[in-house]
Amino acid sequence: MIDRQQFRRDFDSMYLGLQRRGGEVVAEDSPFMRARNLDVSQRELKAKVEALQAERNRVSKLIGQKKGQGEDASAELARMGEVSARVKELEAETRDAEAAFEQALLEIPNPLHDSVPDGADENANVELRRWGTPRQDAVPPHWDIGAALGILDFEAGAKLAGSRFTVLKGAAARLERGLLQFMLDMHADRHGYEEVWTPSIVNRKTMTGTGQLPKFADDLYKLEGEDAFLIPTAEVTVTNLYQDAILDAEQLPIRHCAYTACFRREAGSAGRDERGMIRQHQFDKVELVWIAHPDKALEHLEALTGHAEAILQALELPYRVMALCAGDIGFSSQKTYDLEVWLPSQHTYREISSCSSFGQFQGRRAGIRFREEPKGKPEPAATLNGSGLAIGRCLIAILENGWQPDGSVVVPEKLRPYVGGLERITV
RNA sequence: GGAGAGAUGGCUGAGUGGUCGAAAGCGGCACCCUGCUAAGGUGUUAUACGGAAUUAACCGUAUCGAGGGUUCGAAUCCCUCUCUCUCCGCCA
Repeated sequence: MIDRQQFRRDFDSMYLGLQRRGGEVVAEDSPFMRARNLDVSQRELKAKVEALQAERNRVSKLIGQKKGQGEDASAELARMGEVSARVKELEAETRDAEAAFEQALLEIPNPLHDSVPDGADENANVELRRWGTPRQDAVPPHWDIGAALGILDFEAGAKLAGSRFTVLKGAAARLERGLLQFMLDMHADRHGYEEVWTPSIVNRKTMTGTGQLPKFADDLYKLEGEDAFLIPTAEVTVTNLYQDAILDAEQLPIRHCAYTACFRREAGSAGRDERGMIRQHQFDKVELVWIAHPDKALEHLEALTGHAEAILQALELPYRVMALCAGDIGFSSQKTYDLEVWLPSQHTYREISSCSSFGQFQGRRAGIRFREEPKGKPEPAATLNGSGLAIGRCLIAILENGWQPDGSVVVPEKLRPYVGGLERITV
């Protein structure tokens, strides 16, 4: 959520920060522009109702005193009957006005950080660096490799659940498990994250705290008959661990790593990556989450990205780091780096991790606050998160990058202890 | 799923219609006292929103699980929901 004070005092600069995301964000009928009017009417109503409430409180207290002393209070009682009725009306109006304002605020995206490059879509993303040497020979797509080895079963996934589900068998299943173990160990033991394990189902408040709701309900699986949802990423649960908390500055930064299954409806991506297991409705991911001091957020983003990169390097997978441009950055993020791994079959880099700083945007929504001084006023904490990494896509990358002309797949050395010493996957 | 009990400030816990944002204790903070430590004394101690002020730190409103209702007035009464605990059933 945007900063209300800044929204009022500094509307123009916020306008500019949002406009970079695209004209529709600040269009006449956008939540941003609507919020400006709603804020005024909301505050006017509030001033009115509060004055009346003050009156009511004052006289009610007087009535109590008079009655206590056996005096007559019928004049006050008669007058308060009217005031009270008026208060009730106004309270209802104010409630609606506040709710409308809140609702609009919740649909305004995070103003971008100045360092985010301009651009309308992913084509304008800026490559920052590359690591490793991409193989240039012809490599079959992972679905052919997996099918030939008998370890990826797309028919079984479709039979059990539908499209965009895959059943992993033998070495692939083992690799999936080994990978998430490997990643968690690295982040917990080497990078100093505290591991957590969380629910996969959350309530509406939690989903709103990190920004998935109210705007992106279509992307979520909702449980029938309950106001509950399947998480699309561990970001939701791990960040919201600190929902409505007031932390001490010394506690920051808090850093967690977590494995969870992730569930996404992929409502807007029909036809994209239909084959194979690049885009699944259910996938495993290890996530890194920071709760941090706002002044340090951008600095931390570099460290966080480095931790995700360390996994790819350990697995010897060539990748590049992209700075997402203004038009391609997610709703809640102020700045995002994507890690893209080399997929030789497609002869291109594909996203395998997304690392973002959210500034105080989520902290404000979710009530994640901290005190600079022991007695100071609480202020919203910054949050960051990044995939470290998406397991399924990592598995794909290993299959393709480790593929040998004889059909076998060489397992990255550092991963072998996690898959029972397996060095090479063969038929 | 059935039966019962409960949800109050950082914590424990009092409060069944009026002066209650809320006793008391603990903890925290500040100061005092003590040669040091321990003990002791005094004061202070929530959050959000709106307004005023910036050498100031003030005023108003709301908040006692959430939402609604009764009432001039609700932590206190009524309704709905959520969560927690105990017992029974079921279950990995």
